Parts: sequence; structure tokens; C-alpha cells
Amino acid sequence: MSDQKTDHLHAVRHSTAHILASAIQRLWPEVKLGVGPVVENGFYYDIDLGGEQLSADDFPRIEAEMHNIIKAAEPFERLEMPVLEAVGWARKYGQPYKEELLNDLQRSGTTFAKDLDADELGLAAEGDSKVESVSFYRNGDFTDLCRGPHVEATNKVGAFKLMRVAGAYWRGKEGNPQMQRVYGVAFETPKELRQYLDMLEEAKKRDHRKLGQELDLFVFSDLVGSGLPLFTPRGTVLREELEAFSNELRKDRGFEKVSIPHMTKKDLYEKSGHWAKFGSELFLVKSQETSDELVLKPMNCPHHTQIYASRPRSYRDLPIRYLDTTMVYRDEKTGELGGLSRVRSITQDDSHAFVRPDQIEQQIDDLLASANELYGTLGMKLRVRLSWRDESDAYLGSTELWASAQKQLKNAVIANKLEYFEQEGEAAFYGPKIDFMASDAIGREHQVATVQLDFVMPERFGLEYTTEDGSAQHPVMVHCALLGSTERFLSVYIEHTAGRFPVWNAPEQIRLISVNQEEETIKFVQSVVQKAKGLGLRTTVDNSNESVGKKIRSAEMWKIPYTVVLGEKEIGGSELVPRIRKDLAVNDEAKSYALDEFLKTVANEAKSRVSKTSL
RNA sequence: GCCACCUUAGCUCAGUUGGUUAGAGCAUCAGUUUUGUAAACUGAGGGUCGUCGGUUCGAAUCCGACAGGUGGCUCCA
Repeated sequence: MSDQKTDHLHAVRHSTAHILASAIQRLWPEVKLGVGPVVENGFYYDIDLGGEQLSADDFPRIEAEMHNIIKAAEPFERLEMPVLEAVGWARKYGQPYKEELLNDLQRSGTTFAKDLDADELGLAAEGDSKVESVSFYRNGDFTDLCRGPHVEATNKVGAFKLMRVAGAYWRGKEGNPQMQRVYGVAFETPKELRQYLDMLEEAKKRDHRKLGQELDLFVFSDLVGSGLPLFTPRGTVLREELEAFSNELRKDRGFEKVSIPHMTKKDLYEKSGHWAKFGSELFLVKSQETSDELVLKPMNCPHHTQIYASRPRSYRDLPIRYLDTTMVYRDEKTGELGGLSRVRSITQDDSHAFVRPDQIEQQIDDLLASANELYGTLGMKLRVRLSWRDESDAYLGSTELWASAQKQLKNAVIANKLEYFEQEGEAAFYGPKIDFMASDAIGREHQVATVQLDFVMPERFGLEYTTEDGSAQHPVMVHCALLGSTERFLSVYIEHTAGRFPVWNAPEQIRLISVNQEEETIKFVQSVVQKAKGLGLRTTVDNSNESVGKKIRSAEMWKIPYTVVLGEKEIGGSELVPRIRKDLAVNDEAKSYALDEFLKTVANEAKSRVSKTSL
């Protein structure tokens, strides 16, 4: 809000939201209005048309009405009135949602709408003192409770476009009635709007679901079920390379791999506390033999605690660090599923360190360093969120422990010079988290890496170690996943790379194209494949009866890092001219290399996980 | 789970107000060709129009349920 440009854009968007509401009220005089805040790139307005449902088909007439209002150049006038009077106004004009907000405002001096601050609600609630009066803005025959500011008149807004209509619960609570939320984008100039819409078109091209299909990385099957992705050979190479890197980073720092079954008696989760909190989201498994109630594991920490608990531990043994990349299963609601970003079979590159209190700091440092190394190598910039508890009773453990845990996480983040933001209500029920957030192609944020500090689980499972003075003490658990979930990570990573994977994790690293199908050529190509495979390079051959041009085109579309055409010239000489994928190449010139030198260079690049070629 | 929208060949899409045997490009297969850095030529196969039910003389087209998907909301250990 500091600079003028931001302020003005904000006013433009907010004013456009009012124009939207005005237009809807003219077309549907019975409309009951919710809130209409500014959001990234635009605005929305929540409406309730009683029985009628708006659809995108209605947008043309709404937009036409909006343009009429804009043409009319109605000035935005600010009015002020005491809260009590405002309640009367809301009642008089049949606006129950506004009335509810005003009543709350009157009662407590603030509104409780979750995650919507007073500014977004358009309320005049400032500071924490009791609010005496609220402001309204009027344009033409439309008046709305609103803090402002607005542009001077309706013709001073910029370019806008209604985007979609979606359901949204009143005040974000599932039990409340569902309103319709009309989303629009708005910018100061038509050019900026066009640029934004073009950007969205570009983003569609790198949508991980589209690329997953085009590059043959993963599929879904109606017979298998929704939210259950199947990874093809190519997709499996990609995920295993990434998982191997993630594991390596922690093995280097003292973690050891463990393995656990994918199901367990539900007793395990009753003990951990997960059953009480997430029981309805577990898949149940029935034994035909015993009376055991089994569940598919929705997470791994309880299993890992049982490995720790299997023998007495000394303070000298700590830290004990387990690493496990394994699938968990969660019965996510159908409407929450989407591509790879939200699935029901979730691979976690999970780890749990059991440490003494004096080892917490070092452990968190190690994990933050691992995360930095991973995302640095991948060229991804992440936002760091400190996920704290809120005042609700959704958390286990004493408030003192929580305060101490949150403080230690914050110190670690500061010590590692990470930029961060803090958010209440985002913690796990057993402890606070450092979450790393990545953005997808259209700017939606997803949590990837996470480091969590947990004093609760060791206590619930009665985990102990013997201290120097012979007494028993609970270890502290540090939970960590670097990719987070392989699936969700891939959804972001595929979009981040647009499917142009670096050599080290590219499913296909080199493609050899034969100029013709003569025996001599085929034989030569085979000998090159043998050499490349001998160096561990993922190499394929295109011997098909197609033109060289077509085979090159095909290799380009598969986004393969290196393509080599082999024919008479190569058989005769010992040099070849690799075709290097554009984003990898340092310059555009095609150069020739000795066969062995070329292969060795590529093999080294793959091993060292570099993002650019040195060829 | 809730709201809106979508579902035609492996993929991307046509299909006129309900009216005969549902089309195209790419991909696949066969033949011709033996190719030099982003698409050679010819031909063939491939669809109970997501599934089930209804309305109708007649349904890809209209209605309903279910399944799957998209965008949001809610949730996310």
C-alpha cells in the first residue's frame, strides 16, 4: 500500500467490484450481497440470488450493464453513519449479510470473518477501539457498506473482465449458506489486462496435466479411481531421480533409510491422536481372518516411533534419524482432488529425527541446509512460511511447549537468513512448522518442503532415552519432507520447467536418429547406444522409416536434451554434431565433438546435476 | 463434501433448430520411398458420442441419476 500506483490499482479494482455489484443489483433487484474485496489481479463479489444460480453464460449481460454504469460516469460519494443506523439501513434494503456484519461490528468492534481483514470486508474497522460509525460509498442508485477508497467516478476504472463464478461459503464457514462468488480481473489499462490474459494462455501450455499427457509422465484410469495417478516409465524415472536427490541430501547428514508396511491397526493412530482428528479421512481395510481394524497409513511418523521404541536408547545414541520415501493414503474429498497437486495416494520423502533438546538447533539447521541445496539446484525460489498455532483447541501439548517450539523454529529461520512470513492457524496439531511454498503456472501456492518440531508425539508414545544422570527423558521429534509429496512437488516442478527437464532428471537424455535404415547405419547407431548406456545415460534410438526432419521434430516435442543424427558422415569420421535443447545451450552455434568426449561430458553433467550444458 | 461448468477415435477438435451409414488433423498399422537437423507420398484400421435410465415416431443433441474432469469454497496430519 506504500506507493501511489499500488493504491490507485487497488482503488480501481475495488471500484470495479462495486460496479459489478451495482450491475447485478440492477439485473436482479432481489440480490443479497456479501463481501466484495480486492484480490490478486482483480476482485470478487459474493452474491446470493435466492433460488436462482448465476452461470458464466450471464457474464455478457452483466458486463454490458457494467459498461453502461461506467459510461454514465457516476461519482463515488462517501457517506458516514452511526453503526446502529447502518444496521437499520441493511435491514430496510433486505441485506441480511451486511446486517450480520454490522451487528458483529457493533458488538465487538470488529468482524470475525476468517482471513478477511477489515479492509477486504470494506468495513471501517480501524484499530481495536470500538467502532462508532461506518462509511458507505454510493454510485448512482447503488450504495454499499465500504471503507474505500474509490476512484472519483465509475468512468475512472480501467479494463476488466469477468472470469468465473464459483461457490463460496458465507464467511468461509462450511456450515453457512453457500453464496456465489463472481471473480473478475481488473487493470488500469486494456494493455495490462491483455498482457495478463496472454500470460494465462501461456500458463495453460505448461499446465502439468497437459504436459504429463504430452510427455507421457503419468495417467489416471477410471478403473483405478480418481486421485490415484499411475506413473509411466518416463514419469517414474523423473520422480525417482528427484527422490534420490532428496534422500541423498539427508543420508549425507546422518539419516538412515527404514521401511514400513502400508497399513496398520487403527490403535496406532488412536494413540498418536490422528484417529480423533483425521479418522474420517482414513481408508479402512478389513481383514477376513482376524478382528483387527486396519487402516491404510495416512502418514509415517507413528510407524517410525515404533522403530525408535523397539529398544532402550541412550543419550549417546541420539540423534536417531530415519528416512523413508513411501506412499501414504488419504481419503480426500472428491472436490478437493486435482491433477497431481492433490491426490489420494501420496508419496512422501519423509524423515523423522529423534533428538535431545540440545540438538534441536543443529538438526533444524541441517534440514534447512538440505532444503536450500535441493531448491537451489532446481532453481526454484520458495516462500518460507512459519506456520503457528492459533487460539483454538485444535492442538495437543502445553502452551509453554508450543511457545518454546515456535521460538526455536523462528530462530533457526533467522539464523539461516531466510525471508519468512508468519501465519497463525497453519500448524500441525502436534507442533509448529516451517513450510516452503512454491507457486504453480497460474500463481497458486502449494506447500512443498516442511520442517516440523514436535514435543507431543514422543510423549504420547512414551518414547524415552536415558540421560547422563540415569533418568528417563522424552526425545524431541523433528519431522521433515523436502519434496513434501512427490506428486504435489511434480505438479509444481513440471510447470516450473515447462517439461524441459535438466539432463540429470530428464527421462530421456539422448536420442539417436539414424539418417536411413541401411544395415551399416543401424549397426553404427547400435554401437553408439551401447557406449552411452555404458556410461549410464538414458538413451533411445529412432530408427523409424521417417524423414530426418520428422524425427528431429519428434525429438523436439519430447523436449529431449540432446539429439544426435547419425549417418554416413559420422560413420566415416569420429565427430558428431549434437543438437542441444535451446534452454540448455550456452550459445546457439552447432559445434562438433568427438563421440567419446561428447558422451563423457553429458554423463558428468548428469552426475553433477548441473542445469546448463557445458557443450 | 458444496456451487458452476465440461465429457464425441489414443490426442486435439468439427458436428447446422432432435432426422438416414458421426467427420477432420495428428498418432497407429501396411505399402512406396532410403531420407542430413521442426512434419515425404498412398492406403487402411479405429467411435453402442462417459455410463445407466427417461422423454420422443426418432437422441451425440432434450431431462434425470451416477462416474470422471475443470475452476472456486471448505479441508489438507
